[in-house]
Amino acid sequence: MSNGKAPTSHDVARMAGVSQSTVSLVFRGAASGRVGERTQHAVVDAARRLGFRPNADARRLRVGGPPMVLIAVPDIVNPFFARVFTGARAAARDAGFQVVLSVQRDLDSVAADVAGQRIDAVLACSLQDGGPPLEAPVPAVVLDAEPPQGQGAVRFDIAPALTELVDHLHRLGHRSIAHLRSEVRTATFRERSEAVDAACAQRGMDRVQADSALDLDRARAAADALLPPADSGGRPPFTAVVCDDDLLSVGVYKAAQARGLCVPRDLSVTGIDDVDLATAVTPELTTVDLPGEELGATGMRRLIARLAPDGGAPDGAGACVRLPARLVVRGSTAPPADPEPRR
Amino acid sequence: MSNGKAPTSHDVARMAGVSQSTVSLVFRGAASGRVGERTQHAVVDAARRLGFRPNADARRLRVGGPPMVLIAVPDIVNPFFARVFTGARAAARDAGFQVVLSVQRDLDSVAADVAGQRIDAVLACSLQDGGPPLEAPVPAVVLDAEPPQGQGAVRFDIAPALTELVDHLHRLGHRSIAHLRSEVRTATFRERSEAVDAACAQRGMDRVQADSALDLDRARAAADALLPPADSGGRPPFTAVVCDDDLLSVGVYKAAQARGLCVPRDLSVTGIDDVDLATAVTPELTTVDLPGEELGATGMRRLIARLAPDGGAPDGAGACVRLPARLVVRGSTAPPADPEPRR
DNA sequence: GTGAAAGCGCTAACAA
DNA sequence: TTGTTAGCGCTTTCAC
Repeated sequence: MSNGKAPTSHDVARMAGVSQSTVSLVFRGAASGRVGERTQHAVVDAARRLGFRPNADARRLRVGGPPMVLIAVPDIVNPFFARVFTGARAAARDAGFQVVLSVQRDLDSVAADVAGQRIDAVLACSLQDGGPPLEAPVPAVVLDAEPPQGQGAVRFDIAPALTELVDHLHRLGHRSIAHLRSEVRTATFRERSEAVDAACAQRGMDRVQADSALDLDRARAAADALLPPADSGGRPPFTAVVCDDDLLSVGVYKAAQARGLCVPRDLSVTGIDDVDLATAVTPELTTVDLPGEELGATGMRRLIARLAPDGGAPDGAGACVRLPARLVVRGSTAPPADPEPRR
Repeated sequence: MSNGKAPTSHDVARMAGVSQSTVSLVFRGAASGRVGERTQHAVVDAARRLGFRPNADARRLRVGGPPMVLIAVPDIVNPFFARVFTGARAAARDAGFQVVLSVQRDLDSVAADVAGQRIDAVLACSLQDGGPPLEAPVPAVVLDAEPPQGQGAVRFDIAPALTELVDHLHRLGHRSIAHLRSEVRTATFRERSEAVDAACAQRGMDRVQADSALDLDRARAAADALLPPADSGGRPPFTAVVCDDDLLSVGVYKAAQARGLCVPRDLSVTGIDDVDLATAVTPELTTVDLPGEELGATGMRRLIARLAPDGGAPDGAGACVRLPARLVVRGSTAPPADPEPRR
């Protein structure tokens, strides 16, 4: 049927008995008033019969087209990253930029993912660690991560909120807590760890740690290991669990429930993120709101500003902006049932 | 600083004192053994000083590059669509295809979203309704929707699972149920409605309906309207609520809770999707598992088969495949406390 | 109203 | 080891 090659505007022109430039005119919609009715019909008809589709690459080589920015996130099923993407995409669209998404944990895969694509800038969220995103000299902004050498970064100012969180627990009477952490040790999680540690130390609170993957089942398993065995009937050596992520908190809920421990009466639990899950569970989760859309949008706007003819560079383009995180107190925290002041 | 135009390989060649093709050699990595050490350095150096980046459009015009398929979903924050995307992307990658994502509800926006991009095929999920995706003659497969004129479609075979679900409730003793539906009336939701109605009718069960947006707060509001006022202390005229989506079920949980109604003792609740939320809540949700990744992957494979030189077309390319949906019984369904057999 | 011709920036023979 | 040359398919003046 076909000889293997896609039909070009030349083929259409030949078939319609017109010149190639006429075909071009018709297909860009610039034909009205310049190309006769009959001719247009002939062209359209020939194109349909040939199955002609204008070659987008050739067109873009000629006219350019809007700049493209790559958004890289480690996991699009995670609602947090989905929100970051959504915010970033909206900001890009407002500025007339096109967006391409890459879902990869490491930068090499990102590079492979977009091989041969035109990429004018990169917005990378929560990358595994440091390193300039792509070795190519493309302007980049990283989100929720250490700013790599002179590139811009946007992150959350999470320490104050965590301090506030620990303080909230302290005021309720908690003196000994567990910190269920993400096992992936990116910059943001190291920061959370430090903030919790510092706040606990400052208030003379005990603190144990455990790590888990950000996954419901594994969080549940980690919490199981942290709490005393179900049949022992024993109380845990802490009265509250601070979790690095809402998902982890739900794992703690599950494990507590299995032991007949009641949240928040027997155990206070907190999360970080404030995704849908946080208000879906009972009791609703006390958590730290991390505005993902805003993170994405702010990062994208900075990136775009940097791309602009000028104006972006002067004021610290490599600087690091911090977005406020906000403590949201809900029902999962309460005074400990047995306020034995340890130590 | 710059004269406004991006530097080309010619500029680099001139600066390095070599020919343009040498620059090309160096930048495609084909230089080893063909270009001298010194020359390579000169080229790389000049390129860096000029800020040269190879023009991806020109390159692709020349060499082609892998085909691109557009994946369109209405909402990437919704974990279900995120899973569909993930499955589709994996299948595409396996076949060496590149993927571009568009998050839009209607097809015109999708078209605008990818304007000027090279798109060789389209995979559209849960589109608002019918109509061929993009008027351009691009091969397309739709997911979870009515197959538009001779295009392929992949959807769930949801009716049997819903029948089973209603039967499950009937066997528990429920005779009167509420159906909380999605207010968006796409093909899949019409289908769910019909399946529930048919199953109820067949078993002589009463059934009331209410509609809601797929959103936690609005679901809660819809459920509030469905249940008797909180202060009336009255029992609802139904003993179970069948929801079109897990999110809606959580709304019902919340509304029930606010009235002191206990799930499942006072009210059985079911969902559809089986997202994380379903096992996060207490009691865990009886729901119908819709394997999103598989939907995406299957659709993508069909699309790719169609794109192949041949082989795809012969066996019903326009046919509609159905993926099995599976009832998952968990703790949110139980015999009604007060099994007064109405009617 | 339509056609001829000159590129866009790059790759890939082929020559030297 | 390097340079020359001929396009990829399209847009876009500028003639006719």
